[in-house]
Amino acid sequence: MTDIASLFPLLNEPELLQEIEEVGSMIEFKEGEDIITTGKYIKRVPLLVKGAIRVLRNDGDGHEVFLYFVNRGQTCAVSLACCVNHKKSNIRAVAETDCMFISIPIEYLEKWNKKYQSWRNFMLITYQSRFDEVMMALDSIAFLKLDERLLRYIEGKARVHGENYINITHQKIAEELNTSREVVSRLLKKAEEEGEVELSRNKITIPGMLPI
DNA sequence: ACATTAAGTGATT
DNA sequence: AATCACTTAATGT
Repeated sequence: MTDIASLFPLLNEPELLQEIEEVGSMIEFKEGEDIITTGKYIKRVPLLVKGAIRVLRNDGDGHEVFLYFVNRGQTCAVSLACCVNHKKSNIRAVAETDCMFISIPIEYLEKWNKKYQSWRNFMLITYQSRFDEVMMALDSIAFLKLDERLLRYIEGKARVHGENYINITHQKIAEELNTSREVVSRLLKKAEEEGEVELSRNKITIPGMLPI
């Protein structure tokens, strides 16, 4: 099994790690598969071991707006929140890359909360850092100009793929940012003239970014 | 060579 | 910034 301790350094109690090994099951998703869909009750918490997850929010008009990426060594706070409150999911999570996570049944959350100090701490830190990310996502939608939001999206996507480019169409980006394809094309063209990106069909490269 | 899909662009609101 | 209408470019068959 994967080395949980090194991926989740906050979980440092040997007993807890052993319990995770015992009750958690390793689950894999292929790129593009739905992990959580809107309206479903979430019955497991994902500790992401490999790959990345893309989290989208339904805007009510049937459009889905990109929120943020979850990277390995993280868990998704929104699913945590839904989980502990037994609420239906108001988000959709898609496998951004092939990914693998340890799935923890929800009944252990409370148990471990009482039992393990490091688990409490992990939950706290998770909530804190994810709350910050959601706030940033909100800020970027509410206050950032679209060109900055666009570049941020591309960079974030490139980062979770560990590359300095992404493979996507302008149309898909427009859908994720809830704008039109023409606007994306024009902003990208401008960004290209300023040397911030390089464009080709189905591909956007960020020259100033090193592959990890 | 042709059809299809992606991207670029001017004009209008 | 959104939409429309149209053009041009790239790619698949």
